[in-house]
Amino acid sequence: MELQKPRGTRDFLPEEMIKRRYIENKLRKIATHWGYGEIKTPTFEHIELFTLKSGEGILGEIYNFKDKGDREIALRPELTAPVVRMYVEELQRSPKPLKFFYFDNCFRYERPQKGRFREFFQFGVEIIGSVRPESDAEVIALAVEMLKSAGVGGDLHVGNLGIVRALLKDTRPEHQGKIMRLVDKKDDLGLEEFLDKINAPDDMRGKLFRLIGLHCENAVHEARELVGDIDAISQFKVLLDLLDVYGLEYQVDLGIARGLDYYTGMVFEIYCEGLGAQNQVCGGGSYRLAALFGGEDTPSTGYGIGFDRIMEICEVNPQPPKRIVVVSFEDTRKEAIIIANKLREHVSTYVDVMGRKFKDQISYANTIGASHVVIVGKNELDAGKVALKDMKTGEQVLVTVEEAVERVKS
RNA sequence: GCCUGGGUGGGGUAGCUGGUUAUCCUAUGGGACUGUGGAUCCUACGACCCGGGUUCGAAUCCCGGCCCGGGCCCCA
Repeated sequence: MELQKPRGTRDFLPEEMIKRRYIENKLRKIATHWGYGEIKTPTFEHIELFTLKSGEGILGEIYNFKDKGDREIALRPELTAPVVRMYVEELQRSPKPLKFFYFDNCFRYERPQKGRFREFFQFGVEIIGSVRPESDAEVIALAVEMLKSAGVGGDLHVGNLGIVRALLKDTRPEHQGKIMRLVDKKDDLGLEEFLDKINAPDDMRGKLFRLIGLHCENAVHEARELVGDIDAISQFKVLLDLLDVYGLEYQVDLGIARGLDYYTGMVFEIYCEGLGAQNQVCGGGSYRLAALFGGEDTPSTGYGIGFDRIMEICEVNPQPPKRIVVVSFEDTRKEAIIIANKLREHVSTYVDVMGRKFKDQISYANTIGASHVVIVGKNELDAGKVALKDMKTGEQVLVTVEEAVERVKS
């Protein structure tokens, strides 16, 4: 094999694209119905956009290069930063809230595995300008609705970073990060060890383990007992009530950390079976990034859906589009093209381009699963008609082109 | 970056304790069948991932690389 696609990239053949577009259109339709407008940002950005957001540490996983003007450019590894950049650059004075969705490819230089590629697709949503739990709840509900439409059911985990952070407020910042990471990984053993190492106070330690162990109904109540009546908890309570209004099933999970500092409060993740190690199909939360990019501080909430992961597990079988084949003879090829063009206004139509004989054209129609064949022969043309053959039943009738269109459309 | 399994025509495979022309199925192009498909037959096309090493001889054994799968790290 002389030429191969680069590692971690994929080709999508027509059969698969039908499936992907089918799901994509469902997601798109829902986002639109919920009042979100589609946006598109550049495939590449200045690399600072991403290092500002995620730290220098991400450089190792980014596709970057210097362009001919000596600018350091990165293929986008995600879409939240570009959306916020776009907002800061041209939309700060727009009426709030701003509600956007996007569907695009992203690039990360990572070791490929199941559900993880170097070029992958994200379908995401951001709502900019609201601090309130209403927007958090809407975004979560929208995520669930999208997954449902794709035939994917998952476990929804909802948390709030403010609660654990309040507990850790007296801990050194660099320790906080480490603790959050261990908590997020649900690595209780590692967490114990680390807390030992930094001599964490017993009181804090006990509360921390109890907090991240809360999953059920009265989690809010118990959390309040543990860390006091702080704002984050009241917010969280309102959010959970709203999720009930949306009729969502969820699990409280105060251990979700989502890695980075700019998440401000609500965080959520949705997990699915059947994806191996990469079982998260959706993740998001509320965050503040605008100020980091030089804009006014603006609250936002959003999420990204791992489109490829959905495709991996969704069970949909969209109907293949109906196809019909116009079959002709040596002396009627030109007429066949004209008739095919009329049919093409209504259905997907094939006409022979291989110089095949009559019989082989019908055979071809059969192998591509055509529902009908329109036969354009001298005899039919003399009568001002064509023969319409139903490939399922084998029945054949003499009709005008217009009648053929009508019959084939149904 | 680390651990682990794998790579034979377009797809699926046999061979892989080294030894003629690399097996079979399928798909594809052409034909037998001259205005009616699915069948059959004929024919064509087409592969040992790449590079080095061992050997008289390598698809087969060894090393390195590339790519794929699974896991770790990471996951914005």
